[in-house]
Amino acid sequence: MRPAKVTDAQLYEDLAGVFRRKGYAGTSYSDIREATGLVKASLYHRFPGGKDEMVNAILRRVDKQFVDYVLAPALAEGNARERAEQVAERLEEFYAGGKRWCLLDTLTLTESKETMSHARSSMEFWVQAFARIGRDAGVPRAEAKRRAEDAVAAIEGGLVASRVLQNQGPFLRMVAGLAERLTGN
Amino acid sequence: MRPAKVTDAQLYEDLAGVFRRKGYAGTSYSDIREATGLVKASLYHRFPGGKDEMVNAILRRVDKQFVDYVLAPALAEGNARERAEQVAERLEEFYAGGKRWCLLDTLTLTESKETMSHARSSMEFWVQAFARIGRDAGVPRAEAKRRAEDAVAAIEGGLVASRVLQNQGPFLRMVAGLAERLTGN
DNA sequence: GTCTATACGACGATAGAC
DNA sequence: GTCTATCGTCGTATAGAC
Repeated sequence: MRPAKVTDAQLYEDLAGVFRRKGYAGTSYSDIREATGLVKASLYHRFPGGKDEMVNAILRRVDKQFVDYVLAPALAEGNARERAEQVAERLEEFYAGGKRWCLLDTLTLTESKETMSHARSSMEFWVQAFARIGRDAGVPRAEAKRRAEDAVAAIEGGLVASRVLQNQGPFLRMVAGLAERLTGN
Repeated sequence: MRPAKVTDAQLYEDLAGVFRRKGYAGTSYSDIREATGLVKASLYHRFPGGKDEMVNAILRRVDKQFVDYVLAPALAEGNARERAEQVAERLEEFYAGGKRWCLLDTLTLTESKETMSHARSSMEFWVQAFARIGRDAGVPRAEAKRRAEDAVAAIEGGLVASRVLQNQGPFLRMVAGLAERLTGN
């Protein structure tokens, strides 16, 4: 078999980039060609299921990166507040300071059960990770869960507001307030 | 000229509904036909510019409803806290308790300058209206502006989280906390 | 104002050569 | 693994009858 023109890592990165910006329906094979350098037929070779399969693969991969890197401090041991601050730092980096949208937002304008259910699982895991920080900081279980959901919503909302207002402020402030929101009294 | 099969009000409502759920690229003429009962050619008669023109018309109309109804208390006179509570009530109604997405989110996965600039203006006006409540409650100008942006982001984030988690809780809590966020110490 | 009919291009998808 | 070529379908858009 021929050497791949584009490595898996690079391909997934490019695919995630274009679907993040344009959403599922808004991303055509021309767009994907521009983003990856591969023509349709080559993409069908790697993803026989077409765009659906690409999106599922992207979600799996980005989800793993998010958990393994951004959420890692939340799942580790140690001082809750410090862990929260570290997650906040990594969130800012992951979303490029608010210039990169969230796939869980841009890919859920769909009726695909598979995509919706994957997105939901991902966000639920995210919430659980945040809730763990709260509990470790002494926040009662139910309250920690609520705060975690609100914190995730705040991040997502910061991204939407920053996109629409074309101003990174909202997202950056949401990130800056994360630790206090999760662990404060 | 023939009587319209569908009134303007009904047509706009249906169009807004389908674009809200599916976004710009995800909305086909078949979808629109299903939603409105009008075939493509009839739609082109009312909107010679096609989907672009529909979206712009929808944004103008929904924006007006939002300002005239939801934001009205924010722009009125009277007790700031009470006005904030009233806006919160209307927000909950407007977004159907979190079951209806926001056009400013679902339509901004586009490269259309016109749509983006309209969405931006709408959200900026929304922020200004919220900031007015804060100032009327004695919050310093810059702080009121910041709180207003964060409140708008919180609402948008609540909608995204509620959509992805399939749970209205996040949106409803964001609405419930609005008045305190805008006017509290 | 709404419809049927029609043209065209773009898109998703596949076959087969290298 | 990647490409060119090709096919059918669907979204976009218009013409013309009622």
